[in-house]
Amino acid sequence: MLDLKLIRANPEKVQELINRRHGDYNIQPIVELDRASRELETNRSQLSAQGNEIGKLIGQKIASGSNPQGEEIAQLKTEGNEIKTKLSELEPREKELKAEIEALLLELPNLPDESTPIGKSEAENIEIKRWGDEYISDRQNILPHWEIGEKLGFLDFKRAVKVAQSRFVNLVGAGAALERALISFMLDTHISAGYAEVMPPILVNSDSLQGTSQLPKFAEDSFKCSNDDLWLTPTAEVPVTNLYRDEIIEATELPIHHCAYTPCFRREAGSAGRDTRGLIRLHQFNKVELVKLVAPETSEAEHQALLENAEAILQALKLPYRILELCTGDIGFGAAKCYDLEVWLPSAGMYREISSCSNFKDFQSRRANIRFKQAGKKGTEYVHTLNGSGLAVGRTMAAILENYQQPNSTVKVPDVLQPYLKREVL
RNA sequence: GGAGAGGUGGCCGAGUGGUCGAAGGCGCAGCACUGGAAAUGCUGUAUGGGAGCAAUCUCAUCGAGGGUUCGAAUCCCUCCCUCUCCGCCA
Repeated sequence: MLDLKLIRANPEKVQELINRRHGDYNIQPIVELDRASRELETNRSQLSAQGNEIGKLIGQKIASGSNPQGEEIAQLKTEGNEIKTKLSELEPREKELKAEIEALLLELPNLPDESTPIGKSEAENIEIKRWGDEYISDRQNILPHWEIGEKLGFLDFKRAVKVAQSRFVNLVGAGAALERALISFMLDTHISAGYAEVMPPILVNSDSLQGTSQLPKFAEDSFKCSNDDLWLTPTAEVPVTNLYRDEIIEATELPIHHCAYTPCFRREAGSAGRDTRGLIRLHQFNKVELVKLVAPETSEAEHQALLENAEAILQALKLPYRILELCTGDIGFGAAKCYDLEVWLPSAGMYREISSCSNFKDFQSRRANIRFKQAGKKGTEYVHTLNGSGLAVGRTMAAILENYQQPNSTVKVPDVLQPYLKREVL
């Protein structure tokens, strides 16, 4: 959520930054509603003050011996009632205005960081790094991961569809073990880098989804439980960031670094027909997520470090990848700045997204009301939140099944996973 | 799911209609005392909104939302959560 005071103080600048994004956003209605609501609030609070004054006076009079049923008190009560009548008109209007402003603010995306390259669409993202070219196989006829996976008996799409729907998979035998090994390897690596592991609820309530900005705009992207105010989490970002919702953290507790493995659930509304085969776009997938809550002045450096922590997994697995710096036309709703990691998929001859590392600055913390306090300093400040996949496990499995494929249609186990899987070839 | 008891500031805890944003204690900060410290004493110590250049003034907040009242932490209603007992259960 954007800072209303910032919008008020600098509407042109805010509008200019928001215009850099894809989509049409207009802050003018907010500016006007805000003006009206402040005027109303000033009037209302003056009236309330009068009412409080009368209430106090009645109390004092009765305490000092006035007859509660007497003329004088009755007169004051009448005055009190008059004020109450006026208030009963102003109060609902003020509430309504504030709710309207809130609703509009919740629909507004974050301002892109000044350093985010300006561009209209993903075509204008900037590749800033390429790693592992030497690991790109020159072999022809590499089977797509779903074919090698089914051939080796690791991936069972058919039965998963029977049990659930299309876009689900059942992992079998070494397939399940590989998934588990990847999760453990990723977590162990991040824990060594100083992240504290959490295993949060994966059903989350609406407040949590609003806190990290999946709601209200993106309701159709998540699965909702019909009898409860609970949703299947689309990413661990939601439960982990919201762990701290409505809290005031001691400055000395920052930075907070968490890693978490969770399944993730997405309805993939609007992507019908895309990536229908394989592990790339499922309704349920596993992901290890990195989440940070940090002091504002450190968030840029923390973002770079987060990106490196995600890269470290790809590097350890010797999977070729590139980094894109997303342009203003492609960054997510809540992000001010974002890097995507894309892994090389030989069967497709292209890089596919495997991690997205975003700095939300105070956008989520404002929504989720996550603040920190410096001892001895007055007031509180919003933390900055960041997160990134480290990594999407299913897509990592896909990359391994392809990049580590051998001519005899077996798959070599990456060195770092061998201790987990206790074998060299799948 | 049933029965009962509760939810008050960073923490503990008092407060059942009137000057309560809230006693007292702990914690924390500053000052005094000390060679230094402990102990002690004094002072201060919530968050958010609005008005104002500012000092400051003001509104809201005692789990959440409604209601009664001139006035609600206190009374009424709904919901959420915690604890105890029973039931069910991986």
